[in-house]
Amino acid sequence: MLTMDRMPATPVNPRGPVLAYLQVAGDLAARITSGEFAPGDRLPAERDLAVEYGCAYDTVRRATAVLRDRGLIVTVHGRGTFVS
Amino acid sequence: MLTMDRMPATPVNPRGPVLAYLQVAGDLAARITSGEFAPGDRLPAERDLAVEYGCAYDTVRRATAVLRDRGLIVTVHGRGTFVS
DNA sequence: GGCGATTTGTACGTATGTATT
DNA sequence: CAATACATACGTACAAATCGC
Repeated sequence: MLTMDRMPATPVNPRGPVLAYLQVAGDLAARITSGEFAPGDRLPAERDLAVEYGCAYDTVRRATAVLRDRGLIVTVHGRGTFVS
Repeated sequence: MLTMDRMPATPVNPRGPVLAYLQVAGDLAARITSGEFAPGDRLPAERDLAVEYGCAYDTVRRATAVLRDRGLIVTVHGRGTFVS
């Protein structure tokens, strides 16, 4: 049976051909389009995402910047990052 | 006599009300519009700018990102940053 | 309004990778 | 191949905004 379980973040492969922040951006985008994160939902805190993905805060910031530019998410200082 | 001497970069005041990277962006913009850096000119290397301004490399990166967004400069990987 | 907890924002420092000369 | 210069990545610290109590 297909249970819509939380798909754990795929740890970043720092040696892979794809830049780390693009790996994170791609994975987050997939989790959003898959419905794991629905519109209005708040994503985990950026620093928590960094732990999940096994990467630096800076890398998550770059990733979320990409998704913000795409209009996929909205970030509010002091509150969090939300799915558009 | 007014000599068009090189105006040294104003060191960043990290305690000031203006964000450090905006201070750098503003100063660079002023040096460009004043003609110190003319179109086609290459700016000093980002790390040299960091030394000039007494700030971190990251701060210069943020500043140049602002000027790039404004179309004031163009950055080429491995070559440098040029006035548009 | 104050206080603390949470979360994003900025800043610094450093190391390594990649492109150009 | 070496030097130069931008790009990415990691780690850390502190500031600023928000919210609940």
